Amino acid sequence: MTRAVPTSADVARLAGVSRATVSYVLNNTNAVRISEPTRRRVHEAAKELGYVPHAAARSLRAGHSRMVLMPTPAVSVGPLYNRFLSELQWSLSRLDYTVVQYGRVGLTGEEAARAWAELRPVAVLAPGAHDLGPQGVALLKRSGARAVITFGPYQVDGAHALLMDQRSVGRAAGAHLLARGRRRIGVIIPQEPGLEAFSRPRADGVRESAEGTGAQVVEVALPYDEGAAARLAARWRSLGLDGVFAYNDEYAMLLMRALQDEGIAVPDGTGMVGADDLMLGRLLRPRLSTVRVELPSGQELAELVDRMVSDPSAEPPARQLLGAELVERESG
Amino acid sequence: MTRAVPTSADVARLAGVSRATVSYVLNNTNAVRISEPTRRRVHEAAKELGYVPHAAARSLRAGHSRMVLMPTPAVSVGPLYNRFLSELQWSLSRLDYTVVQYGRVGLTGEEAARAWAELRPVAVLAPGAHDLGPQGVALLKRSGARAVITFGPYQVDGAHALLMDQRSVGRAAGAHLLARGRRRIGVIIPQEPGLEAFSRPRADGVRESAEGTGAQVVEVALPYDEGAAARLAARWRSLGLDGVFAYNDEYAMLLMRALQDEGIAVPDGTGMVGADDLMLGRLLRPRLSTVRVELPSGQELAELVDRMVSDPSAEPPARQLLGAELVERESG
DNA sequence: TTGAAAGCGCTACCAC
DNA sequence: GTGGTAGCGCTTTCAA
Repeated sequence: MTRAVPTSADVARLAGVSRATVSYVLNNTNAVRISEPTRRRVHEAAKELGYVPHAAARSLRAGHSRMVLMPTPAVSVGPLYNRFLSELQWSLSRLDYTVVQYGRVGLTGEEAARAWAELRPVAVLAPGAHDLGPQGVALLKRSGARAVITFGPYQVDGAHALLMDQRSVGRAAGAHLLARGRRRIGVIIPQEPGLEAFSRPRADGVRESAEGTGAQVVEVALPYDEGAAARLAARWRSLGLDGVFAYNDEYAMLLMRALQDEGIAVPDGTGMVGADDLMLGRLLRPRLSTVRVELPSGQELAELVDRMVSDPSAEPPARQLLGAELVERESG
Repeated sequence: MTRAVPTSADVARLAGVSRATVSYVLNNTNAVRISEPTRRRVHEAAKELGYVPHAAARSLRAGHSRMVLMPTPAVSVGPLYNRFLSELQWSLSRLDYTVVQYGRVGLTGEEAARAWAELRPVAVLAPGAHDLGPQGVALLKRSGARAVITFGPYQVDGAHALLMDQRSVGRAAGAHLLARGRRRIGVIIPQEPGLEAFSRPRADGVRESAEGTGAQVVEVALPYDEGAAARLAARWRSLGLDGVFAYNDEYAMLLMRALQDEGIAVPDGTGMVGADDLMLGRLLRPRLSTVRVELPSGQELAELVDRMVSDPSAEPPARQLLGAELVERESG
């Protein structure tokens, strides 16, 4: 029952050839010509045994792999990011890389770098939140990673940074509310763990946009929970806010509903802007004004990875890649 | 600059010991006692070189890995599934498995099985949608996978099935609408690719619940798009439906909004039930009745994997693991 | 056109 | 306590 896993030696034996020949045939090595009958015998033997090459052995011998590693996101970051991810994976597959999401959550810094380095990936793509640090990046590179790419608001020494600064999202929202004459602007700060990496810079962006305008920016904590939203709505008037940036469209919906239940009109009482341009924003009444975020295309990123792998010395300059564009609807 | 990747031999050389000793020290092998000074020297050398063990070499030597492989979901399946996933990953990490999501999308059947088998995972967890087939499962097992677990509505020969039959979701929704006196029930079928695996069985479940009641069940296609929803709403009265199961809460929101804009009252004109019990359902007005889906706990599943890995001969019986409970609110 | 054999990095057995 | 060494499965020279 528990037959041993077939190896190329088993295939060779069954086909009556050497292991070298098996390797030549199965990899279509064109440096070597193998006669047609031999090829067929090898293929048949492989099929009969259900032979599957051993990736680890292969890359051990080759001295490198084509594995691109990224950590599994700890929290669900939303449909936008998911689309980006699957586009990226698709593009990388087309370039013959194996994309692998490493699924131990909560690793950071050098600890994370070590765990990933054990797999000897040829490239690592990591959100800045993992906070690899220069040492983590160095560790990965010393372990053979030819490309270490971080996405996030800041540059990490040694890594190629795709600057995706969430502050631009907050700036766009803030600028819009100010232009509509709002003078005292609330910024929703979700209380869910793992979201600070997004919410802090978004809030900072709102503050930046208000600098020198005399307008005030007030942070308002809000857990993603109906009761909390109702309590916030109950004391809303006492906050004296005339505008609010709701972190994203989901929190915006939560808050809008609570305000409306409390009899506070949007946008007349309080102007509201969400972010991420989800479908649900369009379905709200009033329709939600939002900040549309544009991620870089997965294909572009895949090509960048490929270029860096082929020639790691070529360090292209970091670019700001997070587009943030306000979509005005009815809520503010 | 491009120093070679340090190996245990390098560490041995620097510490002035043999490679065997390095291995003993770094793995804390308790069969062998190593003197304290030696241990220190080895650790220091490893640290100085930035040594990271080579997972592939190790598992090649060991003859097995502790990698649990699952495919990356092709479409975002929703926050519920994400929570389940990260709980599962966390639990498996605690049991010292390395969870890896294999990210080439769109592989199915034996093709997928082969690709995964190359990594020689000790366990594979795959949604039934990948449709491994008995041969795929056999291939994986022959390549050393001690546990092959599928989630999905049906059993695959040779694999351990976690039956997660989406029909129960449809049945719960259908039964509820019928109990409320609805006689002609629409079932929304999303047009997004990749969702059929969920939407078909959910629709089947509604039909099952209507069997023998004389009530009618009508499938209604709906792409996730505002315009399409508006067009559907415009011809809604002509469909003569008095109840609708909206596939899930998001489609329910889309449809509810379109119906309301068309002047069709919910639940008076049409009773509506969603599924997945998302926050947004609670925020709708009328509040959305929904089917709460209960996935198995990630921890339980992790323990099942561990048991199967330790003793693959023990085949526990397949169980129905998808709880579906109706949450009645206001929409139907 | 095919085969023999070295060696990738690691661990575990057996000697000393 | 420590070291020598075989061998996991594979590819790739070099020789025949």
